[in-house]
Amino acid sequence: MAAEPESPNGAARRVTISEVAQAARVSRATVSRVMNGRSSVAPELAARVRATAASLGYAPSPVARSLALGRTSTVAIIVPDLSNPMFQLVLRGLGQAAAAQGHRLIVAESNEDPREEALLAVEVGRRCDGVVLASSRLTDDDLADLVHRLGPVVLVNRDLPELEVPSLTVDYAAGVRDLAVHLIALGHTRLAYLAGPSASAADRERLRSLRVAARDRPSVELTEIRCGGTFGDGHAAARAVLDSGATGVVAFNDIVAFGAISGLHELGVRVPEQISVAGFDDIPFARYTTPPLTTASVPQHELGSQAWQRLWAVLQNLPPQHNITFRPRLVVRKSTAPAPATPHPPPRRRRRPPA
Amino acid sequence: MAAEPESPNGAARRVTISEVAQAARVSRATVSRVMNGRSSVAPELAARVRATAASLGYAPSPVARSLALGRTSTVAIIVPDLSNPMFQLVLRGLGQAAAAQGHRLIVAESNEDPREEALLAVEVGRRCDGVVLASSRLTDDDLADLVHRLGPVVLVNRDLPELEVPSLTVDYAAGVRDLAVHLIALGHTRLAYLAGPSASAADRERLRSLRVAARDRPSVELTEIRCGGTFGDGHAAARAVLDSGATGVVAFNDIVAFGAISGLHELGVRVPEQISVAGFDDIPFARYTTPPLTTASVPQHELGSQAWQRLWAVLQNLPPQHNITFRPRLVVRKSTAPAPATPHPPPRRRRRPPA
DNA sequence: CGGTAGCGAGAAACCGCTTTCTATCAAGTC
DNA sequence: GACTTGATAGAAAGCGGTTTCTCGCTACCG
Repeated sequence: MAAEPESPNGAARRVTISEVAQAARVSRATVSRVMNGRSSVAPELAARVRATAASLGYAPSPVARSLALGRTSTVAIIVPDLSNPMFQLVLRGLGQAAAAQGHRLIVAESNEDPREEALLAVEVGRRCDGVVLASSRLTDDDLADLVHRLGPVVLVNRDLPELEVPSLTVDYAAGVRDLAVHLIALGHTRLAYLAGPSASAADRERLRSLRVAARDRPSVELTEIRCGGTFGDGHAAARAVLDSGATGVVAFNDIVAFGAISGLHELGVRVPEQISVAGFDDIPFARYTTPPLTTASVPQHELGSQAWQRLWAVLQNLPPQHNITFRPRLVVRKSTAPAPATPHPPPRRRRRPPA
Repeated sequence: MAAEPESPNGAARRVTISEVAQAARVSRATVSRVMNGRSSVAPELAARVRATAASLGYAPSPVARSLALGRTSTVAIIVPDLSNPMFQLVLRGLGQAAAAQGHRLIVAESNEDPREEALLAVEVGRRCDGVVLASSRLTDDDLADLVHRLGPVVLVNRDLPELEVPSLTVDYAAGVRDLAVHLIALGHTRLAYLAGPSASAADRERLRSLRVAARDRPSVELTEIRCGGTFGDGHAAARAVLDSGATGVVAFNDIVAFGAISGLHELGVRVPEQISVAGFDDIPFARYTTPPLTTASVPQHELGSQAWQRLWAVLQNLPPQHNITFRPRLVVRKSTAPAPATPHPPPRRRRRPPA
């Protein structure tokens, strides 16, 4: 029935509104009205238009509509690093929520590069109705600047109290404190922090909180280890952890924690018997690894869907919704355990990794 | 300098080409030519136009350009399940390759639903220059049908030999055979396969290959266990694995393998001492878990970047590039080991999970 | 029964950009 | 010096929709 004309090379030639109008012997305006469900068209006329549209296989061009309407039904998310499951989850939460309201999602990756992030945001922002900036690596000033040039924005994992920009944050300070307290309660006094990407605001917040926790407790000693945000970074940091003599490790995030555990394992160290390791985020994997990972759980999917709510509100000119700060939930699993009686292989003379 | 006009509410009013034309006292055509680097504009005029454009903070509207040019500089990828790191990697490979050539990426998730997949593809296809269908869950007929209505497409993890559709496939049969042979060489005679989503063509291919392998070797016995594609599915299948009496398990993919390992662990079974488990895909995690996972490695990132190459070729009307079938590489890690002398807890009388 | 309110549908303007077509002018040719 | 040629740049026609404006018509009202 709906035999739609097709050029021989297989590229389906698109039917335009004019052709439908002509075939149905009405004006383009009328076709448009019918397609958009405007009620001011006589029912039988509307039916006729719908019929011809169907028989021609017509569907309005999203691009043309975007131009005419001034909106694209598309939103974008910009993340520093797509390989982190954490971002994938917020991406997914955002995408699903947006899709439920007929919006498409553009995703762009800044590769941890602030300059690229800003360029990308502006470029992509022009194709979209709004953009979500996840864990922006920009400085506060640059970020404020960017937000000004941007159209509807919502911030995830970041905020800008000066400006009235919707933002969803996580109380990293509290989360990391919970982890530290947990480790200390288990008897660990020598703690190490595997620091994340240097441009990460969240990393600075975690570090600050950890320092405070350590300062308040004279018996605990905190070592900061430059690390990064990837598996490999965590893996490579294993040696440094060992050297530090720490028995309790807080990693920048779950990925780094897994990398560290794997690295420690290769060095012949057992987790959690000799060293306890905690992550951050609670990515889906964390439950299913051996040992399952102790971590501070962040509602990643909800971060995404709430970002959509915020964006949607500003797109609709609804009253801005209040910002939310999520309090991570301490999830104790098996990667942390009581500190060993004698602090594992002494920092200086450690054994070689097993063959 | 570039003081761009801004309405009080913060929404930056967009400068149009007409305003630039007016300010520079030239026609819109000239501005357009300058912005697109057409050489047929006198150098000093071009300079003047560029200067006014810059001072007004002008940038061409991507939407308007898309309409005028008939291309959007955007491609889409449709995946059944974004939570699978496998897809995330091809997504990333595609996105990076596309970005390198100034194209943006729309991602859409079909939630393993064939009907939704088709709808999504058509809808999204109209906003894009091309779409990548990853692991389509459509039947061959429906897929062929869809491809016809679609414009430039490339298939990943799927092919349609009848039609001339660029496609990137993985030799699942060979990969899974390698795994089976590996397990058999380790002395395992009772094998189990944890089957994936029923709509997955790849799953059928793996199963078929496994059956052949088993049929050719009278001593080996293959049990097929309905499972799925997620952590939870694998986790839930642990009991069934135990009941089957199998000592060697091939999982639909790495995720399922991890789920199964975790489930087995909770049932008090040690991997690989009592049961060996192999995955498929070699997601980044696989290297870093404890034990690291034996798996068939698929070049996921390359699948994505090659998909872009193919798409780019058809967008440029270049001669179609040949299709590629990737041969998975067997990666033996620690989750598989020689079969236990006495087949672990006997199938009937098994012990309860530990408290 | 004239005036007007209201509805339905077409004409035309517009969204912002690209590109063909055309006009102008200077340089080159015989 | 008339004619062709080539280079520039403007006018205008799209791209495929939406929406305002307008007009004809019916119905209602006093």
